[in-house]
Amino acid sequence: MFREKYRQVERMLQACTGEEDVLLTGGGDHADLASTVAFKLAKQRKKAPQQIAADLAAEIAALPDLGDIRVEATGPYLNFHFGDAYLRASVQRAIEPGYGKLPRRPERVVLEHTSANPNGPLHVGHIRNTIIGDTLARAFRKAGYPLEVQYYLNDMGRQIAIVSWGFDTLGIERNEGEKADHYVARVYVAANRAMEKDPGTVTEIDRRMQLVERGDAETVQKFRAAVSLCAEGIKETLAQLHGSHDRFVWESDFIRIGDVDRIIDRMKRLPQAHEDETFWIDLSEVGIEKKYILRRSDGTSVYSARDLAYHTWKGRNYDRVIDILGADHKLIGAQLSATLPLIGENPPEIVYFEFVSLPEGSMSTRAGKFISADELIDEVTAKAMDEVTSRRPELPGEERAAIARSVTIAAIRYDIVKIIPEKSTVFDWKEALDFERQSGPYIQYAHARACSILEKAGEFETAFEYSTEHEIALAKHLARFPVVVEQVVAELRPHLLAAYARELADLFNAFYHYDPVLRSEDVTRSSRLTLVDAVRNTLQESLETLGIDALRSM
RNA sequence: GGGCUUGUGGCCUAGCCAGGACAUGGCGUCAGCCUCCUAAGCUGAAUGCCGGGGGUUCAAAUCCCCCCAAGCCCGCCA
Repeated sequence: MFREKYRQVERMLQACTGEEDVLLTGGGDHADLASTVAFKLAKQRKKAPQQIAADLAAEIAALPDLGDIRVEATGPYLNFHFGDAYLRASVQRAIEPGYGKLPRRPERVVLEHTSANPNGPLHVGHIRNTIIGDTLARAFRKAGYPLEVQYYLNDMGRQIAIVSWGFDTLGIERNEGEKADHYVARVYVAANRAMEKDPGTVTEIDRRMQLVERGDAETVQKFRAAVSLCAEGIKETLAQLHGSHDRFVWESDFIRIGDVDRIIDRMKRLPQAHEDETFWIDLSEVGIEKKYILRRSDGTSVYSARDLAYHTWKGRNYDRVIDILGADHKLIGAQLSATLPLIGENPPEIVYFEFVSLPEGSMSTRAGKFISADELIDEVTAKAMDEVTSRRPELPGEERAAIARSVTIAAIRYDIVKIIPEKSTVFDWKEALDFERQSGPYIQYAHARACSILEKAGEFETAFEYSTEHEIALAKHLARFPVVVEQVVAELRPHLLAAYARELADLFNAFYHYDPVLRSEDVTRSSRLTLVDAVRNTLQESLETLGIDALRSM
């Protein structure tokens, strides 16, 4: 609804000014839309911007297709206000099930996220990747795109060689009830310590990596067993976070099916290719001075070569290829993106996110210095359970536990997705355990309140008459939801959705406080109930897109 | 040393790409609101030279240049 009005105002302004760009912005407190085009015209028309704005306002006010839009000049600014018909239509659309779903798109999208090395559990840094990626995935589906979500599973890296060696030589048993990925991490940390004491083991690690590259069945099997075990635990954590993947892509498959060899053969014909003891690409012509090494002197392929094969495959099978990567991948991401076009393949769109560190410094799986996602979930769940128990002591334990689990995921996902990815953050327990404003549970709470009102109201006729400040602000905000979904997928910025949902909850809470629903009468009552239903529906759709449960009661 | 990213009240944070009307919101502090639809809520108050310095513009948190600080990267690791 907002988009239609925006287009209409834009067309009218373009017609009246002859300008292509009419400098439309959100009007903030002043208007629903505003234009500063008068400043731009002041020079060419040699008149004061105030005068131009006044003239334009008069001209537009006389247009026949203005509808319920009101236009006025406030100094040099042209302000547009939307009227009753807009409010009515906005609320009407927002009560439809599935509100915000955009028309079906033909472009097939593949989105890769998380893809953490399977040598230990996901930690609080990895889940920033998961949550940004999964929220984007949900937004793409909401925006009508056919989508596949992938996890690129490294089953042939050095870390995995170390784990497999650890399993074979250290004899570490899995503890009772120990989660698979935590067990793998314990073996990995122990193996690293053992290697530090006896540097001779490095040779054995190198030997295993060569065997895997050659496809030695026994070694491949050992690697895969270790990776599968760890992935089992990682999948459990992902499921708890409401993150999901359609496909796990095994890195070694690109060697096994010959894609890596084919890529390197194609690369050899490039003028930028160099073959001495290693095989590498010279990217200095695009400003990357670093050698992009694809094959080692011992003949084995480097990660970069497998990555090229993987992205070539994705580029051929999908129209948009999106990767979510940590900021530490910026250089190799740039190398990958610069190299693919050289062989006529499409580079991916990459969303980088900066690091999450601990107050005492950066995290390290190898050193065993990290807060695992599982530990975070456990701590937050315990706090959530306390909260639920103190607020709703009458509920059965089972139900309280279910609410606590939902609140936990809401708190964790929202805390992470609300921050722009470019900002590095320091993990803070106090913030993680805060369920007040600007939190996921705060938005869930607004939704539960709306549900509670509707439940008490029973049957009612829909009506759309709005006059109070809070009703109008709410109706106008509802209209923007589809635009936000569109913007999130266009700009790959999921935090916009987090901000939108919080603003909607803020507006609803103010409305809830000032405008009684159940105690009002006649058309006011039914109009407000209709508005509450529209808010309930839009919050539910927003929360779902954020991967958060829209609880009916909490 | 080079590259990328960030720097917004005591703390956290949006706005910056597409420059415009009093810079968004939260935490914390202080003062209020539960005979009234769930107080995970609402209201009010105090707190800002938008890292620093130049420039462009009628107009700069936003664009350009320089500087400072922090994080990350600069492996025949992944």
